Amino acid sequence: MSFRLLKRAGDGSAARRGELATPHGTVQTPAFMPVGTRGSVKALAPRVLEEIGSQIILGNTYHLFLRPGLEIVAGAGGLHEFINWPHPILTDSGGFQVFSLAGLRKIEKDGVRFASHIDGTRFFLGPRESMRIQRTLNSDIVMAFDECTPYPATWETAAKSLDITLRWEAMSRDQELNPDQQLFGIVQGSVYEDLRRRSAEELVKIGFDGYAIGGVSVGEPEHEMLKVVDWTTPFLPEEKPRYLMGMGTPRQIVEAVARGVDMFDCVMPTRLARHGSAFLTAGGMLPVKAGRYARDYGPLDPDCGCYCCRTFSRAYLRHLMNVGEILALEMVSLHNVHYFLELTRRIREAIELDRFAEFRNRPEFAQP
RNA sequence: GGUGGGGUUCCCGAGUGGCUAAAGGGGGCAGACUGUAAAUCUGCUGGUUGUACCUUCGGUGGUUCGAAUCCACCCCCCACCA
Repeated sequence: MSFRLLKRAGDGSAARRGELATPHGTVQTPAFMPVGTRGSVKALAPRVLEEIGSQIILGNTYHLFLRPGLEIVAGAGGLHEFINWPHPILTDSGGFQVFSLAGLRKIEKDGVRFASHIDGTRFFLGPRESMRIQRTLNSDIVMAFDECTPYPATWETAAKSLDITLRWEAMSRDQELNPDQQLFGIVQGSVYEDLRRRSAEELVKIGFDGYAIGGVSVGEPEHEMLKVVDWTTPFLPEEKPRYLMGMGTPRQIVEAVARGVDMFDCVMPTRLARHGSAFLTAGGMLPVKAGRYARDYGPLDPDCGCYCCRTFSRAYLRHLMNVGEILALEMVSLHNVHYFLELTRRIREAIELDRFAEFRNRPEFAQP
């Protein structure tokens, strides 16, 4: 159960093809992982996710711990069984909620004291608790407990945050997991080169099954995000998978692959779909609700082969979106997630065919 | 034919003398969204280039320094009674 590096792009970039074996199947990388925070990729049934080529999805420790609670998931036999997704699952540790729920928590030595965003109930989540929860969920890939450092942060703040995270990650490593669960460490250090390097080197010393780059896509400009990747991947072992957390736009994904990243997750395709924006294969976004599509009987994305684009017109989807029909959310979500999965599939293909440099230069990935 | 209630900006609807270009919804338009407190949130929505002027509250004519708001007549709508 581990990562195999299959091929390097050999075009001067650090792009690579690999595969990550887990108890629930093998993930071809570079891979996009749809986000299913509360045990569901919003609006998409597992069967649909399979049809559009999802290899692995995310779940979230914080959210699943609060609802439905560990006992209920354990009663089903684990998260895979509970949500009926027999393929790989990666669970985030709750570290992102330390960032996103900043107003509802207090950081302490061994973890974080939260007030539930649902009813205010107090509870404690640290590396010990997060590992115990993720062990019960029995996800294939477990994320170490970290603090996603907010942006902007001064060097001093980022350094202090990194110290806490490194301590928590070492503690995470010391916890017992199920035999085939893999544990990924998370590099922090905000936008500071020395901190990122230190973070990567310290994590490698601890030794993880894979390495994530966290603390990105938290409001910083794109060039900062990519610089962080530039500063980090050189210090991560070649033979381990790299996961860029929370990113990104299609262009950002391509650029991160070029810098040696293997795995991605992002809420963007699902959230934007529910808010009425569709990704276009030719580049850019289509505002589904816009009045100019009222009588557009063509497909949502003429270059897309997904069920939504094969079946429905822009005029109909706009109508559904405007009247608030659930089908609109499902169809545009399907399309957007399909787009991201297809993007990573094309990246894998390009690397295999030694055409990644060419692919990367396509106009749809140009700087806007 | 009689009695009562109404006609407000794209729609619904508040407003009964100055602080009203007119509350609040809806709709429309635009924008945001990156390990999901998000099927969410923000802004605009009479006209012209302004904290300025013009047009606007069924119609016409009055009262008043000032009217969507008061008066007269007219036109339409609704309910009930004949």
